[in-house]
This record gives sequence, C-alpha cells and structure tokens, in this order.
Amino acid sequence: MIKRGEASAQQAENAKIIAEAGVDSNDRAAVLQAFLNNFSRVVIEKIQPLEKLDEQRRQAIFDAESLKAERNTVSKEVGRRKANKEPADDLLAGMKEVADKIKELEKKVENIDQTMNDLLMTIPNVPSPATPVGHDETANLEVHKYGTPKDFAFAPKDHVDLGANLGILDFERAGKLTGTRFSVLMGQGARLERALINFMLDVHTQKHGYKEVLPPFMVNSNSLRGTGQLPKFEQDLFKLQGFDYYLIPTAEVPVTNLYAGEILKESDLTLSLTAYTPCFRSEAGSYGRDTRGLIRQHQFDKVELVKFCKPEDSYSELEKLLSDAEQILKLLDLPFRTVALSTGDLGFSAAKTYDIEVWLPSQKCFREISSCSNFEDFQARRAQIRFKGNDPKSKPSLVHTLNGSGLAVGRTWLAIVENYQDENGRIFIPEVLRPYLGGATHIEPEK
RNA sequence: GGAAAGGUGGCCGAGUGGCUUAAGGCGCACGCUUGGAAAGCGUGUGUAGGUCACACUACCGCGGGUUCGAAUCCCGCCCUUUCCGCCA
Repeated sequence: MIKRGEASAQQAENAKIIAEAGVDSNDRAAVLQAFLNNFSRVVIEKIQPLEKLDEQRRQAIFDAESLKAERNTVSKEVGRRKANKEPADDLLAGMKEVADKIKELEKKVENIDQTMNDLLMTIPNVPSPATPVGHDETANLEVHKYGTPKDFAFAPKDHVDLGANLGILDFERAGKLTGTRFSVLMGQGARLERALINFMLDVHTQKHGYKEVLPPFMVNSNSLRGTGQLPKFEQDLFKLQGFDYYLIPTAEVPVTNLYAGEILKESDLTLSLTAYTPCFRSEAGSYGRDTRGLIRQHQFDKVELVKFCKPEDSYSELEKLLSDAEQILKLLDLPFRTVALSTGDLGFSAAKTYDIEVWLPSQKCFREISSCSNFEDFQARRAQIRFKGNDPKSKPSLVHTLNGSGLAVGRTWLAIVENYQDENGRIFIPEVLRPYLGGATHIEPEK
C-alpha cells in the first residue's frame, strides 16, 4: 500500500485468477499453470485483436489522407479560378461526397482508436528480465539487509499504545472528525512528523541532488492515466464530486506528469525531483487488514523521489534511487531489509520494483516503508514525456521514469516510536532528528 | 461568481474564408567575409504519421459545427491577464 495505489487491486486480480481456475492456492504448480492460462487468454483476447485493428486503422487513415489530398488540390484550384472570376462548378460537383466520405473514414479511425486504446490501457507493463519470476510475494528476493532488530528487555508496546500514553496520537477523535483509517497527531507527535518531512527533504536536496517540488494535491484524470492509475484502478482513488479531480494517491502522479507532453533536453537528464505530499487512498478491498494503527490510513504523508532519465541509464538510476531511500533509514538507524519484487507481486506499471521493509518490534516482522520502481518507458509513453539530443535532426524518444518513496513518513514515524521506546514508554529521538525537534532527546508524557 | 481582453512556431508578432506553402523580426545552426571577432550577406531552422527517399496528411489553446475549402465564421469548453466581488 505504500506500494502504488494499484497494488491491492493487482493482488485482488491475482486472487481472482486463482479462484476462477479453481486451484488450491498452495499448489504452486497449479497456480503457475493458472497464471500461464490467464496469460494465454490475455494474448488471445487482447493482443490478437490489436493486430487486426491496427491494420484496419492504417488502411482507413491511408484512404482518408488520399481523399484529403484530392480535396486540397481541388479546393486550391477552386480558389485560383474564383480569384480569376472563372467558373468552378464542374470542380465543386461531387466534392460534398468526398467531404462526407472523409468524415466517415475519420469516424472509423476514431472508433478503432478508442477500441485499441481501451485494450492497450489495461495491459500492464512487461517485467524487466532482472525481475525475479514467481507467482506472489513469497518469490521476492532479499537483496540488502541493514541493522539488527533490538533485543528488548521488556515487552515492547506498539505505537498505538505508546502514542496514546504519550498523548501524541489520537484515533478516536480522528474517527469523530472524519472516520476510520484517519488519525490526529498532537504535540511532539505532530512535530515529529514535520521533523521527518523536513529531514528527508533536506537529505535528498542537499546530499542526493534532488530538486524540491511542491505540486497540487489534486490532479485530473488525464494525469492519472499518464502514470497508470487509471483507467484500471479507479476504485483505489478518492474522486471529488462534480469535478474531474482526484486526490493524489502519491506524489508520483503530479510530479511525473509535470513534463507530460513535453520534450526535454538530453542535457537536462537525469532529472531528479523530490516532493512532500499527503497521499489519499481509498484502500478498497483491504477491509479488515491493518485496521489497528497508522500502517494503513486513507491519508498519509510521503516524501517521494522521481527521476526522468535516458533509457540506458534507468537501471543504474534505480540502484541510486533505492540507495537514496535506504540512506534515510540508515541515518535514522532503523533496521530494514530490501527485497526485489517477483513478477507476481509487481505492480501494473512497473518493470522492476524494490520494496524497502522496516523492522516493527510490535509485529516482529518487516513492513514495507518504501517502494522503488523503474517504469522504463511505460509511463513516458502514456504521458508522452520525451527527450531530444542537441543534434536538431535527432528524433525525440521516450524517457524512462522512476520513482520511490523516500520515505513513507507515517510508517517512519511509527517505526521510530516502536524501535526507540524504553521501558517507561518514552521515545528516544535519533540524533539526526534532534535539530528538527528543538534539540529534544526524548518524547515523554507532557506534564 | 460577474465583466472585459486575450491564447498563432524556441521567443516576439502579422494574419476577418482561397498564391498562407503561417508574412516580418529575434534567437539558433551552417556557410561567405575576417588575422580573430562583431557587423553584414546567404542558406537553413517545429511536431507527428507516412516513404528507401520524395510525395502526401494532420497540428495556429481544446472539442464540435458551417463550407468544395477555416488560423480566419458559428457553438461549447479550458487556460491567461485586468477590473469587480469573495477569500487565505
């Protein structure tokens, strides 16, 4: 769920494929076969019709253009004759039908475009060869590990209890104000959130070379199509009534779409941007999961990293972006591991994704705190983001886009609260954050 | 929300139905000139589809319409600027 908005829908779809095949989800071979069958079905139902449609489309465009060429020639001659006060009735005869025929052909092209687009927009990106193959998250590959989970001499509390005792986290009042899956931060809790945002932005802008962006928190449907959330994952989004506006599920959407429809200069690449935004997700289909605490909220803060680069650079840039995100956890000295997602766990738009997972003492497991992906040219094609070399004769080509959380602030907040608690319920502040908290070394109950 | 004026190539800017194939200028690139530069002169200078390459087609904010023919006329929408109202 820090995973992009579509992830839950993707998982639901995987579950549906398994259910429809009627196989035991623990039977690996049967599940794999079910996915292969589904893949064949997708090829037959979606890819094959595209070939025929493409052919029809080309023919219709060719016919229409031939007629247009004729029309232009005739119209020009009409203009010439009228200027000379010569009659042109013989030329005008039949041209009305040509115009109608052109309109008809254009309508046909439009219909084919619509049909093709509807199909194409629902086809996910092709996983990179570097993505491990597997049918779900159990096939994910651990690639990095940092730190050692602390051995508490007492039973560690979770952040809900710690936050309530310290008076810094309130779910009940958030429920009153809005509803479930919302929270209120108070006092040092609110300040810790703000400190984390500033800390992350400062590290990325000052140490990692990103340019800071503060985008709109609402975007139109076109932007969401560009990054791949629409049309397939509308149910994951909050839509504003009476507007073609949606609350952003991640800063990825406004920041990646900054350059939609534009041609960037090759010398400006790699372009690295970072943005703090709140993120809004409906979490449809995740009922009953992570209902306690800050893990899964309808609104959470995130600092996002986004890169636009040349195709040949995108995989080295992904490694850099990942290490930039990991650096935040290292500076905060929070134990984590990084996994490469398998093909079965990969989101709709990504070619390769790393998840960074932070250690949570209360759950005694690693939980996702960042997701870093290379989309190759998938988003660039949808959003038409291109670049061009200095040679004026060179044709524009699609950039590669990447993004990753750097990090999910809410989950970082709770990771700090849980990992840095002491037996008295106080929270130790990591040294790098102290300047952002007025030099405080601990969060303790207010007198 | 109300009123008015606008939206044309990388930029400025002309263009009220047909030699517009978007004038002219700036900028940029190349060439001539020069000891070198500037100035001057000349040539070129958007995107996409299409083609071996041409031809050809589309694009003057977006979408419709009228017409043989639309940057130009009509309708709707979006955005910008200014004024008023409201507001932070």
